[in-house]
Amino acid sequence: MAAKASIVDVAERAGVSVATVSRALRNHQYVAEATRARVREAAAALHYVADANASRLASGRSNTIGLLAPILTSWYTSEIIVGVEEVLTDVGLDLLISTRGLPHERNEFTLASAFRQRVDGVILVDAFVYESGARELMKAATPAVALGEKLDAVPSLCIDNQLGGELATRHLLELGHRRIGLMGGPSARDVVSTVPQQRTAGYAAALASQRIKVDKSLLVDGGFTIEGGRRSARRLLSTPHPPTAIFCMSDEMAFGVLQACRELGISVPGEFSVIGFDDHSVAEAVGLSTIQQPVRQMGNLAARLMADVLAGHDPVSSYHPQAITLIQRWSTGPPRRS
Amino acid sequence: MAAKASIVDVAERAGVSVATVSRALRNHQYVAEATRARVREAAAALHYVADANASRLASGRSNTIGLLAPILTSWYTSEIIVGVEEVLTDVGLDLLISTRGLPHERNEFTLASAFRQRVDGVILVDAFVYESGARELMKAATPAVALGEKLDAVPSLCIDNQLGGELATRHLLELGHRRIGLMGGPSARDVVSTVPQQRTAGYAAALASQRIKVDKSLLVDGGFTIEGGRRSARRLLSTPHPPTAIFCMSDEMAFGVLQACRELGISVPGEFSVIGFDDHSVAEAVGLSTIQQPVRQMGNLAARLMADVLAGHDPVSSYHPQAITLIQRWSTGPPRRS
DNA sequence: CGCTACGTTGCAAACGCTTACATATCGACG
DNA sequence: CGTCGATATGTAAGCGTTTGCAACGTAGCG
Repeated sequence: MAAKASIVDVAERAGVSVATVSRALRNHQYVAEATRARVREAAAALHYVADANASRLASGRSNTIGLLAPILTSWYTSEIIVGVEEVLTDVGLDLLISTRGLPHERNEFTLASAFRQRVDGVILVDAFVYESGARELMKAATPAVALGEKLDAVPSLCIDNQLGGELATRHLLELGHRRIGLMGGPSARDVVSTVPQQRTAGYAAALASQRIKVDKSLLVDGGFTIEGGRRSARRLLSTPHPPTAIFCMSDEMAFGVLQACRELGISVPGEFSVIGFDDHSVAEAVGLSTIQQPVRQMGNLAARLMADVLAGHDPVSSYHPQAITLIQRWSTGPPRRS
Repeated sequence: MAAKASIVDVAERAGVSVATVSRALRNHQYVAEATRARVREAAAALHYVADANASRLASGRSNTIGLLAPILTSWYTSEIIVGVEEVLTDVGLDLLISTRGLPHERNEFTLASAFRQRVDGVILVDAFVYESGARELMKAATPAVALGEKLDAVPSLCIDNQLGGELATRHLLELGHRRIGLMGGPSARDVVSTVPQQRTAGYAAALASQRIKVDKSLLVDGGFTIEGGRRSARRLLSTPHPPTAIFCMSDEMAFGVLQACRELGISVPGEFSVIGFDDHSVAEAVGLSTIQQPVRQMGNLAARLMADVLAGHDPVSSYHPQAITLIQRWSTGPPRRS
């Protein structure tokens, strides 16, 4: 077996120069078919695989794309990663994941430096925190795609969050609810996002269409976690005049709300309705009504977009709105007639 | 601003040779403190960050560790990735994730080639499929750690699966159940694992302690997915003589079972008890009793182990059993007296 | 005062590949 | 037939680090 074969070995075995080997293996033009075949054969025989680092150094291209996310533990982020990985694997690119570069962890410069020279492109998840970092990337001419939040500087992949808020709230209104809670809050890790604002705007708009005023006491913070949702729900539900339904900006918070209801002995949807956002993989199993957004596909798309850009195709367009759908399950129903 | 500074620029600015810069920045010994300070300063001023590829090529070390998993979409895998990332970020290593190298996708050689020369170590998740691949890695002297399954060839991090099966089953027995189903099956993507076998052994052992014989008709396959669990449960529950409880080898399948029960109008735990395995993040919210295994920590540990090995410390030991705990929630209770 | 030993630096050779440029071959065309 | 264009291959100059080895003080020692 011996040591790993290098390009020189292959060249020798095939009886050509290393340059030809390099070209043949990478499907360059101007290589005779016969030669290419011979090279391939030699490479296979030697179990030759080009050293990624050497080729990166020489070519300046890394064949790796970076993924920056504020937090990894949410279903949303995991799902995106999976989506991205799926297509990256197909096109032969590597994925480098990082949570570094967040402003509150180090200074923003880190964003660029974390990935400096190691990635050909960057996918920014919930990229809001990176607006300035994104500009920086642009200056460095590093292709980037934003996912979840719309950035001015880069092609963005996201949904119409206001519409989402509206759909969910309208669904509750149509069921007859009039006193509807809203659970959102700052994202995990204290990042400031415009997404909650947009969904809130949708919520407000829906209420307005029924001439209902927003009651600030019904707006609570669930921190976008299960436990946060549970806690806030317990508080809200033990209020003197609680809502009859709630719209949670993430399914995870909705799960927490459901848990709280069970703990408090409140039946869902009999006494209280809950609708989430995302269509988490467990949502169906627990019967949670929700606003579905195609997270996995968004990951796919982002990756495909990057791959295209790297392959030299022009960025198709800079804004890619994604479809969302209301999914009604068991957690929402008409309010109890009082 | 301008182009990225190279080590030469730093050397010039600090008035030393590039060799010294390299050494100073990597905290080598034999660099005068004064010099080191000067170099650091120069580097900072120029926003210098060593080119990862160049240094990899020159040093032969990549500062990257690879993670190989059969499937990315399960909660289990995601959680491991998060756990691994957490510590890798701290120690400054990169993570490269891959699902390539599975025997059924390409030949096994791919395992090594996928990561060839690009990673300093590999973490094998549910590594059973890689037994031969693992040997190969060993031969290549690539440090590896197995997670989930015990491999002979490499340090392994796993739980006592038989014990897990026993705990779960015994819990059901103690509640009074006598006719207990078991849901497992091949892992996703048709890989063959010994884990289900071990848990099954535990299940059988627990039953045996009560002189109950294993009824093969109660052993079903849920494919380790929610939907698979749901389908199998529907089938099993509409059987003439269904069990009064079931032990699912993953929480995800248990969620599916819970869903099936809701759909069929079977109350849990009143008419049917369900216990899962993992302690999925949503398990608490839905009140699922389960066997908790510290997945995240296992990820942490695996990463720490790798980091240690790479830093030259000897592999502590080759087998690291992890603690598991029975967590009783709402989904299990005594059988309905008949 | 000459040596040795050690801490500190610089020199220059890899590392394994990519690619601009030069060279060679071969038909076709005027 | 000579020339040109297109195709095919080789030559060699990098790419930005790391690191073995040599060189250079400087201080301690006999």
